[in-house]
Amino acid sequence: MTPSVPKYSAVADALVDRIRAGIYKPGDLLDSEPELTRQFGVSRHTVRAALRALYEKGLVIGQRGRGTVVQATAVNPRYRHACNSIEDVLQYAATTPRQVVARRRLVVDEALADWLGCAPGYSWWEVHTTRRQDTAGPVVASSQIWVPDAFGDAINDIEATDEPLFVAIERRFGCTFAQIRQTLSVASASAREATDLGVDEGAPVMCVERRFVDERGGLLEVSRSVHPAQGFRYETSLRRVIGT
Amino acid sequence: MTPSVPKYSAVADALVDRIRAGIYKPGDLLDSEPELTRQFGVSRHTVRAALRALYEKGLVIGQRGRGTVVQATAVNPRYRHACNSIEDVLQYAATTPRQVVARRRLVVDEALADWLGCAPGYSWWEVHTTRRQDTAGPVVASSQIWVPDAFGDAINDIEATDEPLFVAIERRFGCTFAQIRQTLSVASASAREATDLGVDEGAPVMCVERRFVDERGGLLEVSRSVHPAQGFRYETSLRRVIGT
DNA sequence: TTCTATTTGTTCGTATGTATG
DNA sequence: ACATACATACGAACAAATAGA
Repeated sequence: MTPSVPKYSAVADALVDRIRAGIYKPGDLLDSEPELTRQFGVSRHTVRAALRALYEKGLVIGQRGRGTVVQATAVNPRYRHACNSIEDVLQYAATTPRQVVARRRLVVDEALADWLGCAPGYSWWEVHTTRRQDTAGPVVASSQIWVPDAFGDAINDIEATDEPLFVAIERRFGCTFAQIRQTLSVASASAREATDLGVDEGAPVMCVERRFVDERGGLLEVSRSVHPAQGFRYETSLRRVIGT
Repeated sequence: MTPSVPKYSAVADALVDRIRAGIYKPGDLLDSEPELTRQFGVSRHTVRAALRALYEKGLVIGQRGRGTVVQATAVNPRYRHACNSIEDVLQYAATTPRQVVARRRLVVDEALADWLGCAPGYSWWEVHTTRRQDTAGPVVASSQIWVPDAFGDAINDIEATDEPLFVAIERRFGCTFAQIRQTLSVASASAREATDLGVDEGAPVMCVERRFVDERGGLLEVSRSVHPAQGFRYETSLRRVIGT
């Protein structure tokens, strides 16, 4: 009966397809909102919701009095790591085979609790994984992941798949991550990380720390991934916020 | 009469103030949308536009059937570089004194044109600047900036101020940057960069490349900034995209 | 230059769907 | 089962900016 995907989302997908197909090219004007209203048989409100979705992807920018301008063609992920939403993290994970190297349970002490941003004294799991560019390729990421004790069962689920741990947690425990706080920095490879990545100990690496937060603001997972300096690029797009 | 700022923007500012003042704390529920409608005397549509602005800043997340949950208090910029919008770049620039080291005009050859993403054969300006943590502090950024020949006059404007070049270009030429495409990577310091930052040549640095694009999709400025690996952190927040 | 038509941005109203407690 | 809350979707009107006659 009621479609599982909202109308505005379907319209947005259709427009993304058109851009990807080259029907609209960067610099072109999209069809006007009244025109799209006719084409898709939806209200202007719905068309605008769809255009906002494209705007948030960095694909278009609206200009009053002129039209909606295509800014970029759809993202074309290569070795780069294009990142504007949680879905982009999923996309990256889906294309890089992962291996679970080790796991252990520990009680969070003061120092770790402070760094994780949780209360000390509780039992958490610490998982060590690596990701390769492809099945036989070089290691492109060495990660440590921490999750509360209760989520330990989800770790079993990811042994055989490449999906991120947080996806397994969502499926098994029915909770939903709504936000990821991310910090990028340059770090020196630890002995273990150096071994994983095949670089010298102390070599520069790109370090990505992520804190996964649910809708209630609760901390549900923390990860620290290091990538070899060579070849790792993190791409993002900023927009002006005045006048959504 | 006609307010220069839209109503939804004023409401959004008021809500950010409340969060910053601690009236709502992380994990708290905001007042409901009908309640906010009464408080501000605007329609629910306007309230929702304001809440969307807060959502896009990563401050709140809506949950149907429950309410709108505060996710974080307003960004508290320190030495870190919190970056979710062009305004955050401005904020960063406003707090770090800048010095113009050198400038020259050159004709873009094939290789540079390919890297910049423009057509070869045209004349561009290349500017070399540094930024310090504070007036007497260490250099925290060494930048090269390229702009088309026509914008050369704007370079004079920034000799005496700390504002980014693109702000001077906007003011003087009346054009507007609508989007910045950003790439972060780990690089090795060149001789000049090493001198600027006070590190060894070849030392690891965080490299931030930015391409400034106007509403029409035209490339108006390219910059490449390197930051010392020690102490540079780039923070951002990812959210789940609804629908899709 | 002035005027007009077009286009996006903002704001109101109303109704229904869906998830939560 | 019920009320509450946010999400989606329809309609309408005016404002502001642009482009072209």
